[in-house]
Amino acid sequence: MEICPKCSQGTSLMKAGFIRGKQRFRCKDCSYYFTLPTAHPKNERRGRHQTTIIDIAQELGVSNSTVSRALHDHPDINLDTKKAILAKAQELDYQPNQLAHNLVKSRTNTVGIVVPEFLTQFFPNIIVGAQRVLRQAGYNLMIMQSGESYENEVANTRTLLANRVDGLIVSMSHETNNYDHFLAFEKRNIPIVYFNRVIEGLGTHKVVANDYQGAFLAVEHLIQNGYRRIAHLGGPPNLLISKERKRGYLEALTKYDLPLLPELVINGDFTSQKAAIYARHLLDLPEPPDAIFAVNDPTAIEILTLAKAKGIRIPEELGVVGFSDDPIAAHIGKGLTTVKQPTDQIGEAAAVMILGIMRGEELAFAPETMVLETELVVRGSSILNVEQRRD
Amino acid sequence: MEICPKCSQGTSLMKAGFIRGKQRFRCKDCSYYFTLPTAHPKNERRGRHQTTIIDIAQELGVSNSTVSRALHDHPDINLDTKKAILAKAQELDYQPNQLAHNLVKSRTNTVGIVVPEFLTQFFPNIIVGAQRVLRQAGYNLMIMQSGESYENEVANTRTLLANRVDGLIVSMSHETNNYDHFLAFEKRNIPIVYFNRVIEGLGTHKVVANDYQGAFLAVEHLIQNGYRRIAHLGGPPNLLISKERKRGYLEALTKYDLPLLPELVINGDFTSQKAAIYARHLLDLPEPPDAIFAVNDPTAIEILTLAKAKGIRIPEELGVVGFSDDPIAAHIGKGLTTVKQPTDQIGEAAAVMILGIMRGEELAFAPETMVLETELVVRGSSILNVEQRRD
DNA sequence: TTGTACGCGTTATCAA
DNA sequence: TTGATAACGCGTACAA
Repeated sequence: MEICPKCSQGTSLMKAGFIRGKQRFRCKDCSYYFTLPTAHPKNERRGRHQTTIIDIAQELGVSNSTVSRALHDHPDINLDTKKAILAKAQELDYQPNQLAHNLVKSRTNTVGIVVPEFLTQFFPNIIVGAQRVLRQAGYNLMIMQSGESYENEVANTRTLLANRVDGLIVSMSHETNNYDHFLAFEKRNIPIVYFNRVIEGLGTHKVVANDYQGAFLAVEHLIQNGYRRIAHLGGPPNLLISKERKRGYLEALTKYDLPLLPELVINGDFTSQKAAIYARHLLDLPEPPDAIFAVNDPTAIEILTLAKAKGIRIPEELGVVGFSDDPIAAHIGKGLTTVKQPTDQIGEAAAVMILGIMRGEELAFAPETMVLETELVVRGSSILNVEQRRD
Repeated sequence: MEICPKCSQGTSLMKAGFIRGKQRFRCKDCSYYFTLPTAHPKNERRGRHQTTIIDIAQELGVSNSTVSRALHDHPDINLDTKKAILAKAQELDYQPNQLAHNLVKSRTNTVGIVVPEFLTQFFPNIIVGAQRVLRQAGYNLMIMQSGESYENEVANTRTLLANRVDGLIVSMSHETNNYDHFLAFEKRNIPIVYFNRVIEGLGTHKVVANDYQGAFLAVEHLIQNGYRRIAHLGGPPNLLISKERKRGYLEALTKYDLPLLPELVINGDFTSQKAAIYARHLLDLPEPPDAIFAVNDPTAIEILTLAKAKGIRIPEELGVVGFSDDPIAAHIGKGLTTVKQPTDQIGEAAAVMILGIMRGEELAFAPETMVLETELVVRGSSILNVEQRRD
């Protein structure tokens, strides 16, 4: 017969549901809830119960704290009990429950990354770089992808927040104009590193490529190769990346005393659909440009495709330069001249930066923008005799 | 004066440390540890405390269960208190703690996906497809990437297991020969769907493209265009994908009464480094092949690059067909003939399948392999006059 | 309709 | 060196 472990009476006991597969009781006298300690029936686990440290402890007749210590190389433990515990853990195929761990530690050892798209290799490359650094530092990476949708981006950050990531690395969608979902992190002292698609005045830690310099080099290269009516098919005007690339374009024109022709400058977004429309517009102008500096490679590729369809010869009648050095750039036509960004380094730098903030709080107050250098890769879309190279 | 809440005596109490900033006591009589319930000092939150349902409850003077009910549209709740709670939640910027939620529910509403690489667009495409389906069903996707390394793959699955994903979608690395890390999931009744890179005899739920058919079509196409010494640069022999593609190759040769030449069949892996070596070997044979069917596009591209460097004319002297229709295939040289796989559908199918298993247990016992059809995309690497098409 | 009192699995603190 | 217990934040079966 059952007895209340508190008031030691067996009279006014009532059953009160099941807990973890065991009958729960309630003593009416002292209103105490309890379950009876049962010899653990070995093969009578309900459903999909995963073995816990408690299971190990009960099997061995030690306390769960001892088990916890054994599993974490705590110094204060007898070597033999430790051995026994580890053996039993192996035997029961114990797998630590990260959720419980994270809950009690209020830390997840996870950083989230949100990127706008997966469909060019630019962001996946960055992710790989970031992941390498973070993994080595003992952190996990939760990868989220917004598909260039503001709505998805908000949902992604929400999920990461709910899952209590320790930090966030983000490059925003071209739709994003409201930044509350990022401010939610800052409000909670969860560090954010913005990269690539950053906003002026938002955030303190950023990793970007030198877009200005890359754009300048690209346009200067076009000018030096004889192009004069150079158009720019740009990106969404709210992103710094677009501004900087346009700035490089304008500065290069200025330096070489070329007129700025407003009808040759278009702000688009990053979708190839829009790019095709704007490219057609440019090439159908009464006085079409003799060269186009595109904000990125997919845009440039749309231009090349359209030019081919219209029978415009590249590079004789139209010079084209892109941005990012997508793998396709090396293979399309005679090659697409483009500005190469150090994707690996961007990812690594962002990871290193966020690790720094998460670890040493002093860094958190030092605003920091890391600018990585870009490099012009010259191929056949902008120059006649490009030396044979193996990309 | 303090009183023991268990034996209701205030005599033999002793202080026993601090818990969460509160004095802890111990009653010598009943050896019961306790802290005194203190009125929660409102603005005395420690460190980076996120607001919890308890905070909301205390602000409003209701119980946490009431708050919980309000936040989950539980029917048994007064509409006014619910409104007040939701307003207060908004005011305090409450964000649910998914970790705690998952812990208590023993479910995470998350499925993990492990892919071998990120650097071609094949897997990212699949991920996007899977994510779309899962998101709609209210599930999150944890994306892991092994970089074609067995070690990383094991680490990835370990992390997913520790984080208690509800299901796993996986395409394994080419190094993988031991499957214990997958069996760990099956042992715990966590459903797995294998896709693309699957193993015979491992697992019950799979999504694959019709590799055999695709390979057969590819080689038949080469034969019909006059090629006779057709080589095959294959994949790792343990993967079904490699076997099936080779089988398609062999069957096509057989059907057209072409001899099987063992020196023209090579098993490689999926790295372009190895591909370059084997391609060189094939082209340097005393009697080199007049066509090569490559196990995937990166391999085929290595062949094209090498051929160009050696001055071998494509397709006149060498026909090449790849597999997967990587975006580069449409742009390289005169285009690479390749077998197109329905990447979106693969991702979606895998997601739908795992949702089915997770929801209805009856499905879990019905082994199922979904085979999606492939399609030959003919371009300039295998035929002289390919009709002008806009890819 | 609301409150009480656990338990989920883990770590940390203190006592023994 | 080990054990007992609180707490992490939330969901929920019962009781009220």
